[in-house]
Amino acid sequence: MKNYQGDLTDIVRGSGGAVAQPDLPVSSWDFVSDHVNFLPNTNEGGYGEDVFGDPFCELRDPLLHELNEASSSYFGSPNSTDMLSISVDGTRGSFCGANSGNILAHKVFDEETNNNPCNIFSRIQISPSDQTKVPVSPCDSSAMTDVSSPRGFKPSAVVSTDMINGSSSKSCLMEKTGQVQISSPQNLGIKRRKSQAKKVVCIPAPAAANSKPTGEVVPSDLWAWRKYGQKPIKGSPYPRGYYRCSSSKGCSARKQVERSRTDPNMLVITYTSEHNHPWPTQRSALAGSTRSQPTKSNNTDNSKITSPSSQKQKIANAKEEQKETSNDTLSPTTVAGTSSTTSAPLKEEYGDCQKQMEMDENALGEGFQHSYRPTLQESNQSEDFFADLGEIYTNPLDHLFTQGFSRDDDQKESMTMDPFSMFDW
DNA sequence: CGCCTTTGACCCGCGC
DNA sequence: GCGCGGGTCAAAGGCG
Repeated sequence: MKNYQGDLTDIVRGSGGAVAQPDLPVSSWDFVSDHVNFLPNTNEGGYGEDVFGDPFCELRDPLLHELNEASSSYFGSPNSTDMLSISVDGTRGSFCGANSGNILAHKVFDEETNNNPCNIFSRIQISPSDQTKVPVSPCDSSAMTDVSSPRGFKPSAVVSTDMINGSSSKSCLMEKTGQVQISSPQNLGIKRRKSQAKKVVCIPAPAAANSKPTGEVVPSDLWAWRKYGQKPIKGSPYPRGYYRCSSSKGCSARKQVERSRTDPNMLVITYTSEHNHPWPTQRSALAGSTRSQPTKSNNTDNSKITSPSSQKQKIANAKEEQKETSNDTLSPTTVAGTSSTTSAPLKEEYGDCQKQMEMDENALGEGFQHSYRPTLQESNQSEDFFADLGEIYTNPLDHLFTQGFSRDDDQKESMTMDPFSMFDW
């Protein structure tokens, strides 16, 4: 199926990450609310997992803070914790810039509210149904409905299936109208397996930014996904890819990835079922999960910055990593247990990140470019930066866990040192 | 060799 | 009951 724009394969590699939580009750993510919540992570206690098994759901977006500051000039308010309220079908939702994740969403909301949204990446979370209004905070573990990234970067938005499958006019509404509309029960698409709990995430597609000729790229998660089907979707120019978790045999977790029909820049990921296995902490667990693309222009970057002493190993590791990173959007910390690989992949991902950012910048205009770039584009700085990261993160995952589960100033500090973690969904 | 993607066929739920 | 359309299966082939 190549008649479609973009290869969903590309999209999926990593698209899932935002959500994967094994241990939570299905019901927790199946219910609905038309509430859009962008609350800051207020869960002081610990990091809960959301239904899809995302232990990082409670993590704060590390880079967001920096981006926030960096881009404050553009967004007007450096205050990452500013709350933005928007009208959602008559209900009100709140956005928290600190945890926001979607530049697009953010953009829209920003425009809509004419306010200071806080962060480049806004997050929208909408429950699948509009019947019950349950405030759900992406950061609120109690809500358990939030979708977040293993890296602490939460998907830009969690939306009702309607946004995906509903009339085109409704898809990713927040992108267009600035309002989030709750889908009507009849909205289709994934109405099929009604018995299954579904979680829908709308994220900005890393799109053409890094990619393959056809392609798009998508952030990845720690779960290994195997594509088992792809179908053209009626009314949508884009096909929908079907993936199941391959991290563990017998895992029933599945996800569907498709582009928003209204905004190709947005990816809609629908998760169904839960992972029945622990979070994969070793890369090996993901072996084969993401096949490397033949190419990867960015690879050159790796060699450039890799120190001679470790270059060989890094190359090997990078090779391994490319599987993940080449298609994924940016996630240095994705590599668990491969400390030596950190810097190289980081660089690569850094490139990807830049690309994505550039893409996003284009969407936002000059203002953002100017405000944001300086933080990432100083090559010299970045090299040192990543070199440091290589030493810092012996095991990115461990780091995340430790960081993630102990919220203190140190954590925040460390987290901010891993600016790209937010891109690893 | 194992795992992946691709892709046509088949299955099944839903609306008419 | 029929047709449509979404979701899954499974064979074939590719890649590391």
